[in-house]
Amino acid sequence: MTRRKIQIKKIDNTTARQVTFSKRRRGLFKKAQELSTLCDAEIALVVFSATGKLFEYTSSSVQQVIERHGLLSSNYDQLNQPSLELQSFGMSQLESSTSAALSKEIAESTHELRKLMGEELQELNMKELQELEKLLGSGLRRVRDAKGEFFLKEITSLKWKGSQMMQENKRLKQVMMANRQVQTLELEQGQSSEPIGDFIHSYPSQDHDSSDTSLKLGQAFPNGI
Amino acid sequence: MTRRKIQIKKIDNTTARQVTFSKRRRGLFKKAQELSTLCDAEIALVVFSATGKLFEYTSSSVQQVIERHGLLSSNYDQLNQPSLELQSFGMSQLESSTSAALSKEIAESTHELRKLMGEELQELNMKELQELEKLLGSGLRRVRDAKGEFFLKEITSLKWKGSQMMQENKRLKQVMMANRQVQTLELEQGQSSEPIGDFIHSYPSQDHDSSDTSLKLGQAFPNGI
DNA sequence: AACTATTTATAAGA
DNA sequence: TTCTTATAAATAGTT
Repeated sequence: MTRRKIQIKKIDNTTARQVTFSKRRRGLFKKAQELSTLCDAEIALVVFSATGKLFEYTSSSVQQVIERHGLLSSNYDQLNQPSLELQSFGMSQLESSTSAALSKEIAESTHELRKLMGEELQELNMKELQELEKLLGSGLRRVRDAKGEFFLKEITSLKWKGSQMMQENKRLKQVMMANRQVQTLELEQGQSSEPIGDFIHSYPSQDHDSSDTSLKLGQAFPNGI
Repeated sequence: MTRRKIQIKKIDNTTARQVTFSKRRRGLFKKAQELSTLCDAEIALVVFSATGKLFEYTSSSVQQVIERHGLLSSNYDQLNQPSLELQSFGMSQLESSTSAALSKEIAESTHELRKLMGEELQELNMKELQELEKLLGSGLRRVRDAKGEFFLKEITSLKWKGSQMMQENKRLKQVMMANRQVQTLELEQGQSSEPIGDFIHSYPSQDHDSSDTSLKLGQAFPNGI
């Protein structure tokens, strides 16, 4: 970039590379600091040399950042609060309490994750990186699993309710078929009967007591089906 | 630093400050990338604008480290794979592609989270703890939101399917009632008829084509109902 | 570490 | 926001 323009690729010569690292690192940190000052930005810059040496720059205090962005607290609150969608989806008393339990579980997982993060972050060196990664991974997985479990329970419940409806449907059809047999028999005997073809689709939907198509299982199946 | 030399202090004019932020941020990231490439250094750079917007750069080697330890990869895979339960639960073609899109979304969120983690994990000191919390928080929230959205779509789909079944049920019952009226009439006319009481529960469940109670809507409603 | 010829970054203006 | 351009700043090669 000066006596000659250079290609941006790894510098082969070790000495030259180290010199360049030193020069450019200083330049980079200076730029970071200037940007932070000029534009009131929060900057975190960490550089590891090829030999593992650490250089870092952080623009400002932690408290300001946390307060400004109100980070995990809102996250925490959100996890504690079952979503409105789920709350309004006709849950039985039992299911609601299950949700509460799961929310608590998730909150605890989150809390644990935060604790793990806090603990481990105090150590901070290359050797502990893997350990920290592991902890964060399992912490994340826990939160994810709890949340996923929550939804899966919903889905399982819906599947079961659906299967119950399917069975009732099937039974209804059987009854219908049985009746049709009777009527057909009667018809053969000369009795008049309302014709039944593709009975499922030949009858228009006529909902007199419900105008929307959303499923309200809680009221449709007060007994928990 | 050019048409005129400037003082390194907060720029008062908001517009000028934003322009400078934009320009210098790009320059800083470019320098970081060059240093990383030229000198084989690992670099993590995180910049928050005064308005809280996040900009980040992580040298690829950091991500390689993360990947090498297979940390989030399992997480990644799990998120990418719609659960078997969901896959087998009779999704229509349309729903499947929706799932694919959501999986992709989730994968991207996960990738972003991984990048954020990679960056922050290099920092490791008390001052950066809050920054990391913040990043993890938003990363988590993103993954969680995507995952939640995925499940919510499942649930919505199930609700709709359920409502369709409810309606069919209702229609069947109406037909039944109509038939019963006919038969009652016939009965009044002296015709014998199979008695129908609580027809839903008085007929035992007799599934001849399915021995388990799991719901298989795909085959039950091939048309997507 | 210092020097300096050049390249690069960028402040101001359009 | 993007471009232009004059000038400041950074820096590659050299000492």
